[in-house]
Parts: sequence; C-alpha cells; structure tokens
Amino acid sequence: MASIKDVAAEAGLSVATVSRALNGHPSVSPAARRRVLAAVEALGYRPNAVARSLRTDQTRTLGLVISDVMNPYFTELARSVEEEARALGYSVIIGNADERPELQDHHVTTLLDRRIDGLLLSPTDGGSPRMLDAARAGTPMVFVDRWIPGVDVPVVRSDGQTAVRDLVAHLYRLGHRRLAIIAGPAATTTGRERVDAFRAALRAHGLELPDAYIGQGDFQADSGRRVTEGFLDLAEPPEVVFAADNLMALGALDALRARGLRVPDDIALAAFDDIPWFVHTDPPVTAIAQPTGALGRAAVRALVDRIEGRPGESVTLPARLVVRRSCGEPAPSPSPVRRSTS
Amino acid sequence: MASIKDVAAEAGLSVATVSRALNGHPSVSPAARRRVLAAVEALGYRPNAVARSLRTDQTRTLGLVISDVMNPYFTELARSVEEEARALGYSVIIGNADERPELQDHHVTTLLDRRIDGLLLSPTDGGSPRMLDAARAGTPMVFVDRWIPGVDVPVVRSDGQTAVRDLVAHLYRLGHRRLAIIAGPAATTTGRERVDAFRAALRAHGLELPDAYIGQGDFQADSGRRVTEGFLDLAEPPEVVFAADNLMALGALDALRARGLRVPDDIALAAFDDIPWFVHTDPPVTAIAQPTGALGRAAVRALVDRIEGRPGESVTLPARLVVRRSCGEPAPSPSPVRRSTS
DNA sequence: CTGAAAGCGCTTACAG
DNA sequence: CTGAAAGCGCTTACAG
Repeated sequence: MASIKDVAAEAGLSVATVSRALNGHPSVSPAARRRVLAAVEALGYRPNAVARSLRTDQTRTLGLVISDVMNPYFTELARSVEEEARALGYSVIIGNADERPELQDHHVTTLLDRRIDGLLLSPTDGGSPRMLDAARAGTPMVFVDRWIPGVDVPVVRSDGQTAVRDLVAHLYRLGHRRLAIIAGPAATTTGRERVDAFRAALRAHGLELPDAYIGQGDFQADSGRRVTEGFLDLAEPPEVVFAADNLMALGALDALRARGLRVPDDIALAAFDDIPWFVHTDPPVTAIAQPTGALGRAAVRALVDRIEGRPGESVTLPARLVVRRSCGEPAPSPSPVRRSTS
Repeated sequence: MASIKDVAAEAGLSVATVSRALNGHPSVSPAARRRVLAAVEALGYRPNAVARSLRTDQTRTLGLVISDVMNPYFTELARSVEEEARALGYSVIIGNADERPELQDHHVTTLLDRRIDGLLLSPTDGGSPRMLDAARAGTPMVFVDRWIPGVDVPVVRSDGQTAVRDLVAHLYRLGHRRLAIIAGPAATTTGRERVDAFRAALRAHGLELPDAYIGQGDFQADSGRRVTEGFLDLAEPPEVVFAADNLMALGALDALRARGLRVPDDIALAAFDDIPWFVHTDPPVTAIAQPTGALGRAAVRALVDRIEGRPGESVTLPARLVVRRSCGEPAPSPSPVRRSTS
C-alpha cells in the first residue's frame, strides 16, 4: 500500500508538503497542491489512520458499550449514535456486553487500548474497577440509558416516571388490582428505577407491590419467560404483568402462549420500551416509548463536547405511554398505525 | 497515560525487554518478567494498540459492513460475527450501510483507512469501484449473505431455493393461486435470487409470476408498505404476499392492517428471514429461516483463514421453511414454541 | 538473556 | 511556501 513517502516521491516534494496539502494547511502553493493531488490519484493513496492517530494522539473514534445489541432498543440507540457521530466527524466502535459484566469489561479494555477519544456506556452492572478507573483517569465518558451513581460523568437518559404513572392509572381504570413486574437486574439503574416508579404509582392508588409480584429478570427474553411462569404458578397470580423491557415481554408472551392463556382476557401485559413489532403482536402491546433516537444523539453531543473541551451536560428526556390492546382497552378503532417517532 | 518507556524506567530494564516480557517472548528471565509485571501493575500500564498496529502492520480487527443493522437478521449476524471473531482473537468494527451505496462506500473507505486486517461484506449494491479496488488490491475479503458475481472472493450464504419451493407447495396446497412477491433491490443477489426461486417454484406448479405481482422493495419496512398498497389496488389483487425479508413483511402487515384486512382470511402473508416476533404476531407469520448464527461464524472463519494465509472457502447452508398460521394453515395445535436455533 | 537502534507512517515546530 | 528532522509508542533483527 502506497505511503506518504511514495506520494512525495511521485510528486517531487517532501512528505511535509504532501502532509500539509492533504490536510488543507493554508501555506501550500496551488502548484504543489495540484501535484500532490495528481500523485495521490495516480497511486491510489489513502492516508494511514493508524499512523496519524499515533502521531496526533487522537483517533476520532468513539466507543459505545451497550448491554445487548439484540435488544431492538439498543440497536436503535446504536444506530442513532453512529449517525450523530458520523455527522460530527467521528467513527464509532460498538462493544456488545450481552448483559455480562466480564464481557463489558473486555470491551472497555479493548476500546481503551485502541485509544478511542471517548466512551459511551450503558453499564450492565454497578460499575467495575476498570470502568471506574477509566472515569477517574479522565477518559471522556458519558452514560446513556443506564448509569452509575456517584461517578462524575454526564448521564443521558429518559425519565419513565410519568409514563409509568400513566400506565398504572390506565391499568387501574381497567379494573386491574394485582399488578406484577418483571424487573431488570438490581445492579442497573433502569432495573431499580422502573420497579420504584411502578411501586410509587401503585401506592398512589392505594395498591401494594408484594415481593411475590416482583420477578427478577435480566432484561433478556428467557428471564421473562421464567419469571412469568413463576407468576402463573402463584396461588393468586397477578392480573397484569409489566415487563421492564421489550425482550422480557417477548419471553412473557412465550410463557403465556405455552400455557394457552389469552391476553388481555386471562392476563394483561405491558412493556417498557416500544418497538415496531408491538403494533402487530397478538394483541398489540401497550408500551412505554423512549425517545431513543434523541437520546443517542444527545449522548454523542455530550461526549464530543467533553472530548473537545466543552462542558458536556446531562440530559433527561421524558418517555411516554402508548396504549394498545394488551391490557384490556378496546382498540381505539382502526386508526392510523402509531409508531414511536424517535 | 503510561507508555512502555515508563514501565522500562520503573522496572529498571530496557523497553525491548519490557516488550518481550509483555509479549510472552521465551528469552526473558523470570526475574525480569517479575519486575516488568510489577511495574505494569504499579503504573496501570496498558499497551497502546495504535502503536503496536503501526509497527506490526496488523490491527487484529475485522471490518463488517452490513446493509442494515436495524434488520434483526443482520443484527443477529453481526452478533455471531463478533462472537466468533472474539474467540479467534479479533475485534470487529461494524459499518451500517442502511441500504445506501454511498454510506457503504464511506464505511469501506474508513475501515480500509484504519487498516483492518480483513473485510466482511454484505453488499448493498452491485459493487462500487471502491469495493472492487479493495478486492483487487488483495485486501482479505469475504461476502456474507449477499455477494457480487464475478469477484474472486469467498461467499458465505444460505440457499433458500428448497425452502421457497416448500413454501410455494404449502401455499398451493392451501388453494392459493395468485401469489405475489415483494422483492429486494435487483442490484443485490438476495434481491434477485428470491424472486427467481419463487418464480421457478411457481412454474413447477404451472403458475405464472406476472410483473404486476413483483413489487420492487428495498428490504426496508416502508417499501413493504408501499408495495403492498400497490398490490391491493390492483384489479385482481394477489391472494398471497411473500415478503423477501422480515422488515418488508412488517411494512406489509402495516398496510394490511390500515386497510382493515385480516390475515390469512382476506390475504396470506409469508416472509423470508425468521425472527422471534413472528411467533407472536397476529397471526404468527410463516417464514423461511436462515441459519444466521452459523453463517456469521463460518464467514469469520473463512475471513480469518484468508488473513492468516490459509485458503478460506465459500460456504452455503440451507434455509428452511417454518410454517405458522399466516397463510391459512390451521395452527398445529399448541405445540412447543418453535424458534430458529442459529 | 538483554539492550541499543532502526523503523512503521504520519504531523508539526523550526529554519530558511 | 518548503524541507529536514524529531517523535508518537511500539517491535524486532542484530550484537553481545
């Protein structure tokens, strides 16, 4: 592969001048610039980003470590992150932690070894030493969706409290009194917050959230299945299952279907995180929609701000309830398909 | 950030010895190794992968350019690619082309500039000059899922012919005679092949595939919606719509629902690519399942073979039909949930 | 077993 | 406006 030296030779100039011409440095004569461009063209030269990074100490690359790429919510988040980053002149390398702390650490380490300029993190757990070290060492970092309390890093997330309150009001109005939740891992903020919001909303209606109605999931489908089966085996099963993410809702649907139960007639279902498929499931699933695209973009802007020496602030955007049929509400007539616009 | 020089100073050794100790070179005394490790620990040293790459001329990184991350099929492919790559000691950088040739080229260029060791490609189009150049220049490359004829690069893909034949036989048995397809872009192999396989299977039953029953989609949901509306506006609409991927099937469902049509009573629907949600859609969707995980792993192995100087062969794996209710078949009783095991 | 030195491909003060 | 030279952080023949 042709190097800058080859270009210099071909153009009859020094590598310094070639470098300047290629980087749009002002003090290069039009003639020199022309010869450089011609040589580049002739040789099919492309600058070596590795060498440039070593020299300039910047990679123009962002690392994004997410808990689970297979989760449509995170897929969409990743996509918006990449788009915004590209618009700002950065590439992004995605690390999929698969909800496994060791894998998350592996990716953080790999990314840091590659000297990415900044890190976007949606932690799988309460924060490993590796991550905390990176934060303390001053690596530009931003948390998205999930975060770690007590670490001085901006957080870009959505607030589901109001939406959860709306959901519970909706459920109460439909006559449901025994409401259960499939929670995410307690080590994650979203795992805890969604349970807390749910409990608070229930309390406002004079309802309790007994321990038996809090199932411990891990944000993945299998756990939704398992927890739902546990609920159904209870002497007094809940009337509603609220899954704290869309994959656990998928698992819950699997479990309900395996038992031959009808939703919402036999049991109601709702989910945190809205996805296009929820419009077409049997029945359409009532869900809480996050402004996913906006979150991804805001997170990138905050991170790039940090990288480039500007403040870089935390952002909280509201989530909202999207009512469909899975909790018992009659379908609002064949209205136009509603979809999360994020 | 501490460099190898700092470690050498701390350990009282030369950088050469530190480097050797860190790379497991045999000729390092146990004492020296111990001192290096202690210094590394004390300094929190982590080797700079950028510098190492520049020196060794290898990045231990694979590039993966896929047509659309938001498509669950490609998400799963990307995940299996990353897993297998990690197992073989490689990282992967994903570029999402979003079915846009210019974006695909952008990613290929960026990846090449970063000097990735090899490229995994699922081309959005018939092959841009940039891609062809890379292939000709000897960059280790492998096509996954989609490929470009006439380029000497291994292809890892699945063959859907038998499954499509099974699908058409299934549809024929159910009494359907007017079958339409929402095709992918003609510039892609999967876009063409699926139509060809469908037409051939129809012919085997003495059926035609009129042009009006071939809708031009782009593998994304909106096009599925648009094409389906076109079908429904026909004087003689089809009895079956076969979407060449899962996102266009989603669009088709949207369109059908907007018109208040029932599936399969008013019109049947089938899709290429199976996804977990198809079990829970209304109705469950009959689909052709690819061995996605196996494809991703095989592609990585082929690419790494090429990179490390071994042959690296093409692989073709069969897809298979998964019958559900969207074409009219009565549900095969509440059997255990079937799911693609890939 | 260890170290001094060259070199990977760039960028960028420093001189002219 | 241009070039010679240093240096980013590593690895690896080459000597010893």
